[in-house]
Amino acid sequence: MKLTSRQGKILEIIIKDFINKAEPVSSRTIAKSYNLGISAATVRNEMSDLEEMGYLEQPHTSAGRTPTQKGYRFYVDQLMPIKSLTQKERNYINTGYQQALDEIDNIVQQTAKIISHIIPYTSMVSHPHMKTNKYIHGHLVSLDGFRVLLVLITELGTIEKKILEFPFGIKEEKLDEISVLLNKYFKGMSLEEIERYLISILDQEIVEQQAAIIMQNIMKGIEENSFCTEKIYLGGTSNILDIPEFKDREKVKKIIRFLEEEHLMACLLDREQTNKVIISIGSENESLPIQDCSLVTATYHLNGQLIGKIGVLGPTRMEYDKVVAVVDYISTNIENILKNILN
Amino acid sequence: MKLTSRQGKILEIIIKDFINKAEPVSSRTIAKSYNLGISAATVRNEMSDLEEMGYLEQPHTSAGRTPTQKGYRFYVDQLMPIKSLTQKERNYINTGYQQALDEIDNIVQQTAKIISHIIPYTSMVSHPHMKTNKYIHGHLVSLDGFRVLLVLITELGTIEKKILEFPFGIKEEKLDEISVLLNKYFKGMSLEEIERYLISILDQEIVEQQAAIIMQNIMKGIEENSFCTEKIYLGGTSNILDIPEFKDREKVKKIIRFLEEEHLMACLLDREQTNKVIISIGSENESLPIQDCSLVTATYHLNGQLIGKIGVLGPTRMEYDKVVAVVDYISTNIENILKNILN
DNA sequence: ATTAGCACTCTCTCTCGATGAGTGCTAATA
DNA sequence: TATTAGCACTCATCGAGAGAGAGTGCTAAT
Repeated sequence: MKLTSRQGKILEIIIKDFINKAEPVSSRTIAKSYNLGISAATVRNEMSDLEEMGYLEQPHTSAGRTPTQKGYRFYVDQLMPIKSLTQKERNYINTGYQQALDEIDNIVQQTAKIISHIIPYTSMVSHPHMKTNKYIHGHLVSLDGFRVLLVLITELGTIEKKILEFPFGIKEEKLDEISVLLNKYFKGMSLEEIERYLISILDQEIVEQQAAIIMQNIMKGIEENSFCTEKIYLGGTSNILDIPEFKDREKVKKIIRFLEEEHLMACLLDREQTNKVIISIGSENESLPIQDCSLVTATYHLNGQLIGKIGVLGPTRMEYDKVVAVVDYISTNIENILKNILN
Repeated sequence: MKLTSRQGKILEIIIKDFINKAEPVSSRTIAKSYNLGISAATVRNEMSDLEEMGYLEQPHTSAGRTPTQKGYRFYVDQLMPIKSLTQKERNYINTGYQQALDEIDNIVQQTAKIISHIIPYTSMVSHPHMKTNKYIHGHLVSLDGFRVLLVLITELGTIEKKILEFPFGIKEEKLDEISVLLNKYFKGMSLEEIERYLISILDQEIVEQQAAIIMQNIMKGIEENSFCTEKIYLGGTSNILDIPEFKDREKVKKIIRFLEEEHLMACLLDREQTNKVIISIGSENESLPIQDCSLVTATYHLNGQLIGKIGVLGPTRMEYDKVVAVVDYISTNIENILKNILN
């Protein structure tokens, strides 16, 4: 069931128009506004066919057509032009980053803000992932003798911490010693490397019982991923309220409630991603509360390693071309900034 | 212009009823439901007086009365009974804390969630404030030679960090030396104490230029308060959507947009507070976007020092008695938890 | 294959009247 | 003098009904 080029053209026009105006598109609009050289009646016939094929639907008999989820999918896969940002938009983004160039947290947070300023949807940006980051300093601090705080500083300037519990008290001097040891061995390693390394040294050099237990605890933390306090920053939550699709309070509530649960979003962003940018439309999303939304996610890397993600959540009637352009540009931007931080 | 006890009674009934039902209260309701032993007509006369005095108003001629802001204020100051939580509510709260007893961030975040589960408003909880916290470990780490990350670990297990910029490169060994010095002098001090102390030692023992400059930089950070990355956790943002007063999308948008700006909320919570709990109603709030909301804030302390705040934001038609009870109970709860952490 | 023309459908908006909740006032009552 | 019953009046709300308008589907002509 392939589309003729004219059908493709019409589908594209309908989708673009609907994305802009949020209102069913009529045959007349198409025939008049975009000069295809055919009459409204012809357009109507084509539209009827497109509906039969499942790309369009009608809210009611005497209304124009709106794209179906299948229609959007086809558009995104086959028809969508590759858009690039205007100079003005680029400038806006670049200026935005000039204010937040020091701390990673600020950069990530600012990214979310910037995104939701240039596109009217909600954005989410995940904090650089620690597993592949290199550690440049670690320290163990006793909180109350039995609970020890492990603090790890990465070369990006981010900090990971974890409380380790011990059945026996540990003196502070002992912890200091182990901290020194920790830094001696682990400096410059990523968690992954530390994990591998730990196994090899556990029995050899660190013979003392307490130290060994601490190390084992750290390893356990690595295994359980409990270090990865993957913080996610949101931007433009209020944008949802401007979207006509979500005029219904219940819908908005469902979405905002979803956005409140950080771990749900973490799952969302955590999906497998073969391309740099992927789009999921409507019920393609697994999470129920956002099944009438579309989600665009992009990855950002450092030294070839995936370290974070950017997500944009909006209605299925989303400006896909623009969102893709923004997300693409911004992820490259973050990559550059992070590279700069590391020189 | 004092109220008779009967007028007070009627005002109280009206406010309580309106808080529950969110609908103008009629004279008949009052005369029938709450047996005051007087007729609706008498109630009407009293209501008319109360309106004249500014405690009540009418949405339109043939509707019941609703409390004015002045009415709420009178209620809160003079009439409101002191409520305590039900056993069930206490249990809910206590259970909630059992899951999050290790890291402060989790405790604070969980607090916000708990609050907005037992009251249908938005809650905000500020992270323990660092200025009065004691530091148990500090470390300087070179990021790129010119930028140095100062990391401070408090006895509560929270971490403060700040990037210091230097016009000259500093070797890592030097930073390690200074770190040792830092801990030697500052261990167990609060930022306030460090500031005072710094001034006294700056010329004496730390004579070396680089160390002196670093110290000056730290001091500058203290002065500018730039350490105080006062994180605020939100709970129950979606609750706003259930409030009939905010049926208007524009109103909701205004409020949610406000909640998105962390620094605005920081200002909100930062207000002077002589009592443990204070209430501001409607236009008593300085921030424009929440002038049709009420805000209840409570402080929590540790060793007599104010270290954080809890806020609840809702409509002026707020269950003040319950909110006050919750906020009061929870702040005491946090205080106990923090005390426990420090033994 | 395309298109003009027309009947038909359905939503949206506006108006109108009925309904009912609630008040304010007046006059009677304790 | 305070209270109350009674009644007229007000105003929001709801539903029905009419009219307008946008858009389609179908048919017949090109």
